[in-house]
Amino acid sequence: MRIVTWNVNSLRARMPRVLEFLERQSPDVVCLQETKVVDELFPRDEIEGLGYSIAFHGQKTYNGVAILSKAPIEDVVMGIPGKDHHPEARVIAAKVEDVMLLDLYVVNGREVGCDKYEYKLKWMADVAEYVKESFPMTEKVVVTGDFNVTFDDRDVYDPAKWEGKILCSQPERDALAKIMEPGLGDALRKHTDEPGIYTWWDFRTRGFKRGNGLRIDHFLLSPPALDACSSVEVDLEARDGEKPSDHAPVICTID
DNA sequence: ATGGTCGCGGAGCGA
Repeated sequence: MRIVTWNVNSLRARMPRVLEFLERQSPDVVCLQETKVVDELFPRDEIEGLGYSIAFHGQKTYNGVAILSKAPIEDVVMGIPGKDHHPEARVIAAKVEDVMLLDLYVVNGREVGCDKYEYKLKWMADVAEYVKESFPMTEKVVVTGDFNVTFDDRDVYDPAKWEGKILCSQPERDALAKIMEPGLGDALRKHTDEPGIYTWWDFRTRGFKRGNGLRIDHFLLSPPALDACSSVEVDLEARDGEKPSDHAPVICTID
């Protein structure tokens, strides 16, 4: 099973690129973030036309997550159960075949120390509880999405410049570790220790052309899923060209 | 370069 995570930064604006990607890569499952579309306006016809079922959890203007799958999508859960004080559409879970999926659009946090940053840490703590309570590590569990957090210097193009900054601060990294504490592993690092593998490049600084990126989109796998994981790849072609998202899709293969 | 560019929605916010 080839599973993709992709922050598309508006699905409707990204449709030409999304359709191109689906036809070129033909993944089995796609976890989307920042769809920025209410469910009534979700552009489902063209996606279904390529053979995908869809589960979506959208809202107006901001956020929004969705799962596309060639196989039936079962047991869909939207939001963080019991945490209704988080009004944004940032979480959708589902089961596809024998894989339990959790698709996350983690709060960005804007700047270390601001109110949005504090909210990010609280939100991630709630996700950690949800993972611990609802995703048994004896199953094939895939927690993926835009985490808006790097693991370490290898994920950062200029670690000195970014040290302690948003997406790189220790409290954020600790919150990410807490989500993984029940037994999730970073799938990319099963396969390589290389630095410089990035998934997001800032529009404003023309980061992609400069090679100035960060790795903030991850696949966190339970032991059975990690054992079955044969590759993790970033599709740089989808980040290049006309009207790309600021994130590249990441493809994780589970045999 | 303490800026810059996107997307949404139709000004300013979020990223």
